[in-house]
Amino acid sequence: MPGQPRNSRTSEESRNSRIQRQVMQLIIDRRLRAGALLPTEAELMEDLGVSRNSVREALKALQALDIVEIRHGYGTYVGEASLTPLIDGLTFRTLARHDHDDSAALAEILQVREVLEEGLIRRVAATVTEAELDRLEAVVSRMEAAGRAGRAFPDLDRAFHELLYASLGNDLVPQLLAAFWTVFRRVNGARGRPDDPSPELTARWHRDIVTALRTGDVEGAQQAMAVHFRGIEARARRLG
Amino acid sequence: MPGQPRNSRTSEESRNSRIQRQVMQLIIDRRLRAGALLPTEAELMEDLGVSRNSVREALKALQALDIVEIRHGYGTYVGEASLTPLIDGLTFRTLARHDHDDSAALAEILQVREVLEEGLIRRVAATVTEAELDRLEAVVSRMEAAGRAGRAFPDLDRAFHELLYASLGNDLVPQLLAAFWTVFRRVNGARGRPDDPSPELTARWHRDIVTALRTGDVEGAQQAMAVHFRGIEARARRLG
DNA sequence: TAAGATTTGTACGTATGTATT
DNA sequence: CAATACATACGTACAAATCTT
Repeated sequence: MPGQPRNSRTSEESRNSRIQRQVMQLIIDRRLRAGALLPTEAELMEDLGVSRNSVREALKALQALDIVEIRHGYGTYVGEASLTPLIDGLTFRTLARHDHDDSAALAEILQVREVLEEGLIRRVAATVTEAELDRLEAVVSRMEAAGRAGRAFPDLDRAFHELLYASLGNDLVPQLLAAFWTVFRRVNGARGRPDDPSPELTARWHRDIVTALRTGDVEGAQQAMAVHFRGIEARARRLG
Repeated sequence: MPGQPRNSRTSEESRNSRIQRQVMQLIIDRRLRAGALLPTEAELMEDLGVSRNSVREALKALQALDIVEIRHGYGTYVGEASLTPLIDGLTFRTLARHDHDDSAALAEILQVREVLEEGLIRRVAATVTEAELDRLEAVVSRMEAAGRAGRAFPDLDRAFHELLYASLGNDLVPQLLAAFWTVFRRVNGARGRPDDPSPELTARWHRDIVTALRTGDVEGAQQAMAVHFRGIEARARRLG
């Protein structure tokens, strides 16, 4: 039986991590933007003095972090450094929770979303423009149409929350919320749970949010957002 | 000059991604916990019918996501699926922002932390126990001692915020906050900025938070947290 | 202490698939 | 269509690290 893994090797960095760092540093030093072409594997081999395998393994690791993007037969590009790794990691660890069922993990994600959105909506209420409210209202109208037809509207839901926080000028916020939203949806999908049991109710929650924002009612907007999340939580508990 | 990258290949999944999925599925199916030993590379080669290089590249990608952990000469283990990839990705993309200076990116991260902590502290106020408050107070006392000596105390700061949200029973929250905290610190470190120009002031902010929690003052606790973040933002602006 | 077995790390060669010119 | 450039995949050999005996 193998013993506990040791925590040796604090002195020296592994070669693979070193190559990863060097490639990242290369991107930073050369001021390459997302989409820019990176040196070929052969050039990296030569520049870094390592074999093709080592280069490829490092690039694969960076690809998993969305720091580079590899295109077969074309080349390696600087990636978007999106939150894709967060989505993959959270999805995996939720699905791999064997000790408890996954509803606890989903509740954790939902609580983070809830705190974020209830806090952010107050700031949105102060900065949102009429034009943005019009766009939000258009999305809600489409939600209501889908709801009357009994159809779920995950894409509209996602678009609403993304549009809602666009006025903050904080690019991280919509990406982070979208990541949590995607994990929530993927896990539920993998578990074969239904998408949205009551689309009309969901549409009304969003309508109430826009209405409160339109009248400049900060408290009301936060309250409407809270109601929205209470509803999602109630559904999750029912399915749990 | 190469044109825009195409978005072909939606039909078939790349071999490497397939192997990654298969390894993740293997962990889920066999109900392996973090720390459990995975099949050796040779076994995976055989089971999945691919070469060693392909197995290794897939494992390297999963290692970057902290889904597996590879130990030279020992074996491959199931990883913690921590938020390390988020830290790496956010740090990289902040340092790689060439269009704007990084202060804008740091302000975005700070805003997320701020909204989260100001919302969460209200829930903490309702659930925190006397024993937890005692531990928090002990940390603050050490902060004040360090502050009087003019020393910065990043570890105590981190421990405080981690301890603060332990009572929520939401494991994701402290991990997420720690991730943002680490990115913030790493980027500032890479830019050669000072750690904490006024430790005594920082200690006082934390003292005020505990004091408000002790008296059960929800509004006061949120207010104290807000003051804390206003202070951090003011410092960041001064350095910007 | 030392030798051997197991496992991962690195390197090289070759063939194939894919996109550009 | 042909030629070129590049990434992808496989196989093999050996080095390095770790555990067992």
